[in-house]
Amino acid sequence: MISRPPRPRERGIPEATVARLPVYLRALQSLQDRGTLTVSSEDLASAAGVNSAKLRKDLSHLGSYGTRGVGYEVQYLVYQISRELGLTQDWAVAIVGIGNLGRALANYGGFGTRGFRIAALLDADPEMVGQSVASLDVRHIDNLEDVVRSKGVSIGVITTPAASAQGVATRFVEAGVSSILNFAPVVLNVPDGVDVRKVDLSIELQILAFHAQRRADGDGRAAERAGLELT
Amino acid sequence: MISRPPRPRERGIPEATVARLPVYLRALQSLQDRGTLTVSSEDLASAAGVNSAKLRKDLSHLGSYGTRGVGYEVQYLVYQISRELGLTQDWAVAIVGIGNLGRALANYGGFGTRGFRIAALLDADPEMVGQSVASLDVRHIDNLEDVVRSKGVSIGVITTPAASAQGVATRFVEAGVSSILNFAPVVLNVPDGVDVRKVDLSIELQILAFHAQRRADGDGRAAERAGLELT
DNA sequence: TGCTGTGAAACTCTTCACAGCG
DNA sequence: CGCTGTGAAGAGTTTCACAGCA
Repeated sequence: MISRPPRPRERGIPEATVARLPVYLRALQSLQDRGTLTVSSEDLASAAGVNSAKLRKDLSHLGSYGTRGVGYEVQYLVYQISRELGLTQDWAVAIVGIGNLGRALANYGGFGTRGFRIAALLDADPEMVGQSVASLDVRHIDNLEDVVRSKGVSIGVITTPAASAQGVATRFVEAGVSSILNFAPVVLNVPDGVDVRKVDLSIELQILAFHAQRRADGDGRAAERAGLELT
Repeated sequence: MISRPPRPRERGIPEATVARLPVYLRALQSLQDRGTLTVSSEDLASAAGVNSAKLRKDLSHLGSYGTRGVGYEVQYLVYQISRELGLTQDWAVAIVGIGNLGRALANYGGFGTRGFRIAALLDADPEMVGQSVASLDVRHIDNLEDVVRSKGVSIGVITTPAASAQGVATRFVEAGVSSILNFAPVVLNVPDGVDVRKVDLSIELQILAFHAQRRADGDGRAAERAGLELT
């Protein structure tokens, strides 16, 4: 168990775990900035807003990186998680649709604290083309294929209006991009093997409204029970 | 067990279902716009990007709103889902942090096609205060409590830098807001009974990078297996 | 002794497959 | 006959509780 190199790990980290690794990473980086050297699962879990058993099980999927009786070495764990997430290489990202949201993303400095590089900004509006946003010239969307090839773009971000999103996605896919982050409120159709993640602002609000309404409904009948919810 | 009205349903719709209702709603509204009167679970499911058994089970939590042999009446289902999500009332939303992202949200017209009203924009920067964004005057954050009270804000949106987010959240909570949508990359600490949802752009990118890396790793060893993944 | 790593139990969510209604 | 609604099986996730190493 000693002379092995860092160990790429067996393959097969649960999705739920993958989704939390970035949160742990952020918490660890903040500890690192504060000069903390080691951290227990209890403390790291509370910084990340999860319970400690979950955190330990999550980390156990990466390997045995903790020390019993002590905790985890912050620096080392930052490196292991970064590597696992693929942040030790850097990914070229193209953003299509330079409205307020596209601009917000382009300017979002610490893009996950390294690992990502905005390689191009594209828009369909001639007014927009040529403008400089976050030190990049906005180019016309007709250049999408060129840009993907020449800059080695592997992640496409779509911040266009809903009506244009599917077209852009298709062009990304045909140009060879197989990771897409979609902010447009539509379901994208892509071939197998292409990974689409969706961020939808209005869906999040609707989920909040659902819970808010439920709380309000309960208040009518159970106002004085003041939040006891044992069943 | 028979003479009951349409039935508000027992209470207890699974979280996973709640998260998909907005997607169904959007698909239904788009069918409605096209003048479609009824839709089968198969067709609606494919418009929403899920499988039909899941869709039927999800809808069954709301009640028996379909007709066997026919499908679902679009109009009626739109209404039922809207009601369940609490979109038949309208929710006053305050946005704190009027940078690019805050502006993008403020201008995001069809905020879930009704149900939400942007009631106030707040910022800490004196330069920003007084400017008009999306037909609203940006006010100074010192007015947060006033605004929450006077406009009846029940959902707070945080688009500030990370360092300010916790402070804003605390003020929201103390002012009586118990639903928060957080875009700042920090874990917020709030008392029980307050519902926080997080949208994190860089986390989404990191998850994409993880999968992209995995695909790339596999390619080295299994390029010619061309995507067969039976194990 | 103090903490990690992990079986096993509990729970949640998805998918299958079909009974039964319109 | 076609499609919904749903039991039951299966997969994935969380939590518990503790064995065992530093």
